[in-house]
Amino acid sequence: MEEHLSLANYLSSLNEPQRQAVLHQQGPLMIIAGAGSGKTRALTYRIAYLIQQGVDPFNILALTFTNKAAREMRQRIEQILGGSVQRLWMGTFHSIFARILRTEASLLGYTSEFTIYDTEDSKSLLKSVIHEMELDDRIYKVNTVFARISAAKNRLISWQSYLSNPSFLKEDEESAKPKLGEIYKNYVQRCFKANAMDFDDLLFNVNVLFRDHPEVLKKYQTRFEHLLIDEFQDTNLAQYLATRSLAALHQNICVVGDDAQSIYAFRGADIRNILNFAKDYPQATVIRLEQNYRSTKRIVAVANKVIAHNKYQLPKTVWTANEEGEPIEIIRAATDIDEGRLIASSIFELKMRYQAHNRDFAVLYRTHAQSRVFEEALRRLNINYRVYGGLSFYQRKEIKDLIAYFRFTINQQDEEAFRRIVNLPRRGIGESTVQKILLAAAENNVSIGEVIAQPEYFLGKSRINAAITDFAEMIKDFAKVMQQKNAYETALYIAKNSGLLRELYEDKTIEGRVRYENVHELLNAIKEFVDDSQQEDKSLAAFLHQVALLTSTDENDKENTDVVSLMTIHQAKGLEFNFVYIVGMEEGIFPSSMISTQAEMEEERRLFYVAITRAAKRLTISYALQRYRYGELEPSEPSSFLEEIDYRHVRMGRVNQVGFIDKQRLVQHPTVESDSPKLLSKDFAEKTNVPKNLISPPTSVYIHKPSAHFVASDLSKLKEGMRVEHLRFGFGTVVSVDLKSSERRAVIHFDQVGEKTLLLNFAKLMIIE
DNA sequence: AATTTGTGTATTTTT
DNA sequence: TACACAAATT
Repeated sequence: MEEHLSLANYLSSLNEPQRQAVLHQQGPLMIIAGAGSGKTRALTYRIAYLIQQGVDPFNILALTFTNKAAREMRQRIEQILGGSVQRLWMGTFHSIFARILRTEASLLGYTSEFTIYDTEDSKSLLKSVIHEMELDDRIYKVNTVFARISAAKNRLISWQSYLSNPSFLKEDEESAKPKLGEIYKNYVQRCFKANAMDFDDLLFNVNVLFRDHPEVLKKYQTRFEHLLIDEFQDTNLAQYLATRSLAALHQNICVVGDDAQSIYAFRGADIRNILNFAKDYPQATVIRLEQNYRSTKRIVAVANKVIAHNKYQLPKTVWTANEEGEPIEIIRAATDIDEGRLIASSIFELKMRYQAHNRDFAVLYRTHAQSRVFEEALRRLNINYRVYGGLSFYQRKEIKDLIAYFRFTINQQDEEAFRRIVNLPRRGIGESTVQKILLAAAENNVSIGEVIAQPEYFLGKSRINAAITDFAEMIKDFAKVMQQKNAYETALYIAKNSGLLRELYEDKTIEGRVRYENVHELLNAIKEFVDDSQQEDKSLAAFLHQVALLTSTDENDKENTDVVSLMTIHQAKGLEFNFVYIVGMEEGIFPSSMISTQAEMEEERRLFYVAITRAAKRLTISYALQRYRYGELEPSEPSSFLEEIDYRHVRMGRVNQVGFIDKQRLVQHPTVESDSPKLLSKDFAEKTNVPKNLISPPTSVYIHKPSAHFVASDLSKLKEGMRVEHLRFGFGTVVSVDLKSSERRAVIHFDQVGEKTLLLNFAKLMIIE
């Protein structure tokens, strides 16, 4: 255990502006914190200092954007103060606002047990709404409609004001989607009926609460003497106005941010919030943290030069006293597959040269889809890695299913939960019966729970009523158990008696086993929750409140923590690595081809800035000259951002070139000089007339979806007797392979699964000799 | 009802 | 390409 240091000792480790930020007394304060300038340190010390000065933690509210940031900050404060600060309200905007809304729910017509719909629930409900309105779901695409509604809520535009605003209506008319406003209205009303809020509602409804109930606002205003907001540049209007209301009484609002790292405009973040803070609070103190403690001089210089191309930003000069460091390396690869190989071998080399750990390395890319080639290349070199993102544990189907049982038991108006579980396992209650139940609930203005309790009264006589009654009785039983038992006992009871666990147990396929284990993992998590002495409320509802706002990045780290991190640049924000690789620096990828406006281009550039400034010791940037896109090998060109780099700090790294630089001809007539022709794919060979003998047999098959179906990309590789290892599900021997007519799918018989056949559909298989 | 084949669509970032 | 979903087929 580290020896406990006094706050004074901590303070002496700060530089002058940091100390000013910590010691600032009353009134609004804005801390403009350049990348790597110790912003989190300043913020945590400030909170610790306030508490040490006698401010009750109960009167402090600290808001972050991620659970992880909140958790880490709390830990550091506790470390400094040498004790727990339970009473301190520190959390994400969403979790803190949810807490406030649960307390005040009745004022807005919800119960305090309202459900939080995640994006999947929201989109599913939206889909039902669009269908029921008999609209064409090819015109009203769920994703587009959802994005529109979300944007409206983030800008605090209610459905009422949306429908009464001629310019919105005109805009929708022109984009051939005149019913958008109506959909918005119906969606909101359905959520309300389900006693549910989506993520955006948590922000929106707090504003409604504060606007319509001044006495409630007053209560929180009085309570929160100090308000601190991290990553202020990422706040949207709803977040901004809510916090401004909260701070209006004491005016002790401290915001920390860096306009140069604002990268979330696409989900409503408004950079003007930070640019205009000084205008909103004329008496605000502004402190700049400009000394970077993280990166080498060269990395800082390159980052500064890149961001200087942006027009809209607060003036500041980030500098560092760190060593000069190595030049930034730029690697050009022939294809994306080669790029993966080059990066992996570079990691291998640097590990040796610097005696570094895997965890010192990060590969950063623009989109999740780019991770694949790096995964493979790292696997080939036996370097452990972890891909961040993708489905979080709590988004897996089997987990959501069980949680839906919990949700519906708690909130019997929860339409989406009901839909998930009513026929799972099969009870003979099909889609049409579900529709009737929902309709009856809406028409009679009662909850789903009430309808299924008396099916004959609400739905009339039907042979299905018996099944409905059985289901209703089961839920009633669950509710009773929930009243008496803690979260773990209740969850176990529900898992067993719902039939869910049995169904999964009976599924003997490999994935079925994984699902069964996942459910047990969930039950374990609930057990840990119950056993946690810090946790006062041990009900299942309390557990659900906690997990509703978790994301994939919040998960407990796996046993093996010494891994190379593969993640999007967005996910890397706030992190730091000694060795950073920014990969796929190609026009159309980064900057993305999806952007059109100048403002978006500036945000894209800030994203590049964020990526560069993650690196402490060494930065490598790579791009490929050809890349597989939608199955075709296409020429690719270096990103225009590369032109903005200060080349005095650059060393051109290994160039892996195939044939000519002329891109047109490259695709047609490459001369293979690559030292490992086995990395070329069959497609590539066919397209480019590479002699067949240069292509060694493939060694691996990809499978993407580790669910009900496996897929093999090149099924001809799979032969009888072959031992096959799966990344996640262990291995087995292929007994036989039946190719289907499409030749893209096949049924593979494995020894371990016995007679059961699996449809292979592109998972991660490795063929062992 | 379960399995197989066909089709459409998205390829930007996420609390 | 590659995945989800719908439709067709057993």
